[in-house]
Amino acid sequence: MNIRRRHDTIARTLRRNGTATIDELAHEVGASRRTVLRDISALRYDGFVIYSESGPGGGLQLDPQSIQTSARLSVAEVFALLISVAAMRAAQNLPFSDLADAGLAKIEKSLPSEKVRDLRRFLQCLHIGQLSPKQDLSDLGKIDPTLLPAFENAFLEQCLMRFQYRDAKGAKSSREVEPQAMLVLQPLWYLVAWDPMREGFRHFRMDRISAPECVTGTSFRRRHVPFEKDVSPYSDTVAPSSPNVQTK
Amino acid sequence: MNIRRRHDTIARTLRRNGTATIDELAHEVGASRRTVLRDISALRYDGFVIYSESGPGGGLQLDPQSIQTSARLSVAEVFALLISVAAMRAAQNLPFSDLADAGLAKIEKSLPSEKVRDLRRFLQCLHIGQLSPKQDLSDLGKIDPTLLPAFENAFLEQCLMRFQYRDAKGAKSSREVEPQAMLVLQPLWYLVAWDPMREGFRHFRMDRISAPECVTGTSFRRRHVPFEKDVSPYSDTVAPSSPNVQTK
DNA sequence: TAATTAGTGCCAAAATTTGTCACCAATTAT
DNA sequence: ATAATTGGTGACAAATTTTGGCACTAATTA
Repeated sequence: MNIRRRHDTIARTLRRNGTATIDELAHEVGASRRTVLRDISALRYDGFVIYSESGPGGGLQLDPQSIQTSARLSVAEVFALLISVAAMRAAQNLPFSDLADAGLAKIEKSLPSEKVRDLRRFLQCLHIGQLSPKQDLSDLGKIDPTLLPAFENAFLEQCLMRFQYRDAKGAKSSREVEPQAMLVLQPLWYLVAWDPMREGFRHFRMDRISAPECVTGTSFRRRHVPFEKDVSPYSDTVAPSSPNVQTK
Repeated sequence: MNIRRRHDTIARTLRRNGTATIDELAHEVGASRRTVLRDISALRYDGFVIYSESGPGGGLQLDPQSIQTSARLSVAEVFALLISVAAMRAAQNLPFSDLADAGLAKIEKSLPSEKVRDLRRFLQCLHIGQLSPKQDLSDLGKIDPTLLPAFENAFLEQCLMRFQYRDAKGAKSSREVEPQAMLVLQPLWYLVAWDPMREGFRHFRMDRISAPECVTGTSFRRRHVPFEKDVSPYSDTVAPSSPNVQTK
């Protein structure tokens, strides 16, 4: 039996049985007592909390709260989770945010540092505000799932982004813009971009964007987005409390 | 050098340099060409997308989108993330929910099946509704971070839960109740429980609960919570569309 | 055609993991 | 007090896995 499978089997058996002796585990996984002891040591090192008691009636016991996942998430999935929690936190009182934060912090730790930098820069362009009650929500659609990776890439590479846009009147147009920020006016999400053709900022409702793609070989400079910004994506990131409110 | 560290180093070098030949990587990690080739094969098996080109000027290239995390989250952290995304999804139009779902599905996959069962059962007791505009929010406080594990444990073990409660008038009392569900009326979160002393359901605002603990050795039966239930925690779980609306 | 680079199969050498054994510490039952 | 049971450690040889070297193929560029 593989060493990894053995670890998994031992953890599973401990979970199922509640308590088990080393000899029982050794028989279960088909290995020697010594090897199981080494495995237990490795599991403890990996963060599993395993209590032990000597003597007759003793044995090992696994703290069920210490069970850990080992999922491997892609960067885009991590971004999506982060955005969810960040937006939720900003918009309302999210309970258990400490736990969610701890999880996200662990995820962050396991990412390469340059990806963490990207990620924080990306979240800093997330603006959250209040939706005007006059807004028409009748044609609210679903957001293209390829939009996030495309925007992420264009934003970080600082290259232009091209997509098809359907405006409020249903008119379609092809756009090529500089993606600068995301705006959340729940339940609406907007892409805030500088349109070089029209020489001005434009808001694009994300559910009206289709066929997004990055225009390789282009580049643009970051612009100051005319928005109130008071959202800190992480609780451990101290947001500057200075009122940098601006209106264009 | 350790095999894991070698894999990490190779992935990091590929990210940093954009492109690299096998001989370069072999020199970087201090291993032979053959070993690096085996490592590349293992990385590909693990989900890293690595392109290769033969001939002069060729080499290996890593798709940055395929970079993966390897964070190990505790069950409580996964719960917190799930609740965030589920509540967010239910309350409004959450973009990129497909990606967040994919991430959560992966996390779920890596958990033992009995934990997944627990988790789904737990999320099924999450009710989301609309807050009455009359509600006083002036004393909105922070929710005790130990509440989630305590509730989770009490709910799954079906044992009583004891805590201190501070009601709207500031009066404090000690409670011992059967936890049945969670109710979200954003930004307020409620614990819905059957109070055996008072013989009826009671709502406890979570930010007014302190010192929660499970009463071991007790047990209770699950009761039908008098709530409208139309929230599906997962997109891939088909919610029964039958109108099981009930009012006590 | 020559040079360069990815990729595979094979086998012995190197390294790591495993099992055995002796032994210690703690706890329970007699 | 003593025996029995159970967790835990160190040392060393045996078993297993990983690694390196080699020969070779396939693709691409100059």
